[in-house]
Amino acid sequence: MLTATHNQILRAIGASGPVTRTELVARTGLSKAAMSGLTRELIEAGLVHETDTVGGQGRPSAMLDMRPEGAYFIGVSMLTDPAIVALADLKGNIVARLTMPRDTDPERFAQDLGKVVPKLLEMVPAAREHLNGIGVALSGLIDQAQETCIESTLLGWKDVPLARLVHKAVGLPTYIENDAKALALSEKLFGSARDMQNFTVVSLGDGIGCAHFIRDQLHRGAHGGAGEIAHSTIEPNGLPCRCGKVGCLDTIASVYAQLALANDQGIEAKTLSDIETAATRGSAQAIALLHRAGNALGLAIANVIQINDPEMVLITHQEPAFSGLFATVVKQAIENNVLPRLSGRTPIRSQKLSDDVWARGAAGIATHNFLLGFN
Amino acid sequence: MLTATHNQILRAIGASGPVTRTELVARTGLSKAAMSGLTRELIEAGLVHETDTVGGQGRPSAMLDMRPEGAYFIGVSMLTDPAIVALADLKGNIVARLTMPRDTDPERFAQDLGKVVPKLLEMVPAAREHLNGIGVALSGLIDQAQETCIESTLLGWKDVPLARLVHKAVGLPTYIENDAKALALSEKLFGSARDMQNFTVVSLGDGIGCAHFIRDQLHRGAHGGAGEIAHSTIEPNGLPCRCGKVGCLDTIASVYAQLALANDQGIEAKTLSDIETAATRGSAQAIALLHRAGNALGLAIANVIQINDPEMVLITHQEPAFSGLFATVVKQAIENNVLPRLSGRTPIRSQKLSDDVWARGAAGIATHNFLLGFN
DNA sequence: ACACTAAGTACAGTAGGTGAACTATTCAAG
DNA sequence: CTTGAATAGTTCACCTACTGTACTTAGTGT
Repeated sequence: MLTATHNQILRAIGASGPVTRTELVARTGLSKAAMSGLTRELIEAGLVHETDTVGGQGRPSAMLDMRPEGAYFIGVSMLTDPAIVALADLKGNIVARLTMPRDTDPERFAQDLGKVVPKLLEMVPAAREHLNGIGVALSGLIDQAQETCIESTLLGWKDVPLARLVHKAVGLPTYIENDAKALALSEKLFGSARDMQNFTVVSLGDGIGCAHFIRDQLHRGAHGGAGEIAHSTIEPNGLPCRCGKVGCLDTIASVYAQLALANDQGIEAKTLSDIETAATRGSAQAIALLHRAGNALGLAIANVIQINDPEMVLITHQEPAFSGLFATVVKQAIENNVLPRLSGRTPIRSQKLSDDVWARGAAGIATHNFLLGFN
Repeated sequence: MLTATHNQILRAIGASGPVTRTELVARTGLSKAAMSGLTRELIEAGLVHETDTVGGQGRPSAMLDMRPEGAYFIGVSMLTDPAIVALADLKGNIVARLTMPRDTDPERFAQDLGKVVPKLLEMVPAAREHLNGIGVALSGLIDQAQETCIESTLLGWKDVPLARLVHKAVGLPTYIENDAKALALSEKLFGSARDMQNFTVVSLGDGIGCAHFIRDQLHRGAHGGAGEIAHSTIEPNGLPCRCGKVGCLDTIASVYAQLALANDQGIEAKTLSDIETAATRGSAQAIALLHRAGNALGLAIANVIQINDPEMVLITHQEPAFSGLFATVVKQAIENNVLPRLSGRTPIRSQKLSDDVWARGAAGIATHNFLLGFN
């Protein structure tokens, strides 16, 4: 069994890639003696291994890193139909994946999952005895305990205790999480925000999601609603939104909205690139549309920066690259709407979402809880 | 000397008013045995005392509470000229206060403070041996270490290591903090947010300030800029702001801006109440102005709620009451701009600022660090 | 070959907790 | 008024997880 200190060390290794014991001593504030014993135990448990030795003067130091095969987690993405069920190792590599129908009846879905998981384990038998948890990512509001879906418009759920149902069917520690928050977790654990304590992820897709890491933990908010920028008001007299309000960011800048607006104006577009192409060819409507959308997203991100002052903002996107007019306008709008003395100090990064990101993020929910010692 | 556990218990007592040992056991997760010994030590140290005993069936329980005379802190408010220097006890009562010129030369100010502090202590001699720290509240950006003022427009400062200077002159642990954050601290330690882990304070005064408590700690942000909603863009094509941007909340809804806008339009107003009175008498301009300001502030607060989903938002004000047209519009605007499924779930409270609040908040900076064990 | 440097380990000692049995102080029933 | 049940708080032996110090290990520089 792992103690809180074991977990602390695991998190430090996870955050700082391969590290020496001496570096871990500095980071955690533990003594060399304690570190020696605790790392040995982690190595014996198969969670950590020495990858390399680097030498300067004196005895060379051994680099410690997570051992991928040390623990496995199952990630379920309910963002698509069919849902994706993936088996990920401790470093977030997806070693097996299956799909299953996204039954919106929670009981049946949990039952189905109970049948799919064994199939997944057959594909990687070694994972069976190191399986440590299961995470489910879905769109909607999730409670603090990561147990109940308070509300999901997409799935038509209200107060569904999905984690309990899945736990009963699969028999593993189960945690559920909002999609944007799962994505942030994935970036924190495996991606470009590994060594950051405070950052924000904005996911640009059919909808717009957003999640914050604050002091090394996901910030859920009092009702699981932290990060719901998709429905912050950008145009006080704008278009009605399916949420019931008016002028939400979602009605202007989501990929879905942009495409709908484009097609309304006679620009044939199936992806954002199509609108960009039209703009490059001189379509005034396309240019105006991209400006409007970019300004909206930029303003919303500027608000996040002003309110939370993160170390970094990561914009994730589906298109091959975050470039072109839209990206330029977004960045410009952020710059223009952030306090001059703060602007430019907050790096804005962008990253294409790979196909596996959601499933990896879902597995990351379980990984995160494992590293926090919740099991 | 206090251990981390002592401090944890002190914080729990501070947050939950008079509490029984048994309740503390439940809150902290410590054993009865540990609690027994640790509370005795806190009582012996004079930091805690038994106030009352309440009985049901069984042995009556003793209520533990902070002992005001157990520790004293000095709070310096640089928000006014002259600056206010106050001596506060562990419960935030101000037991002595003096004023001193607000010299904007940091060295000289620290020197002056070095002379004022002994005078303050003469007024309450008992405080001398229990003095535990000094906090300075000022408007501007403060670094994470609460040591350096990164920038203050009001004082004309840039990268001023004020805490070091004051520490040298006064010889006490010194922390500096932004005014809005000090106010939030004051509410957390002594006010209406004692038992909350996540809340936001919005201070409406000549300027507009804002600060967040997240997971029981002040959220400063990567550059000390968390909460700077005064300069979030509300009207993309609005008035120029002294910050260099355009359409900032500050140019519409701060008391200063409202009064300036009113007088520009021929409404003679020295306080917000004067504008309210004009509105009551049917002045279309006054009504429009209050609507505009209220909508702006409401939208900004709605953004905070959507982004951080706090347990509560506290609006502090200078006027005798937060009522009238402006308050109504603010509340309505919050309601209108927050996701319907979240709105109404976030209590909006308001509170009049007393005269001592800033000095108490400044002292609270030191109290907070004392309770965190930083000294 | 030798000193020097830095990484990592062994081991006794210790601080800060736990669990179980105890005492203290009340209410309620007979 | 006694007795028992209920709850609060204390005592004490024990244990765990850490620290400090002295050591070993494994390289570099001369």
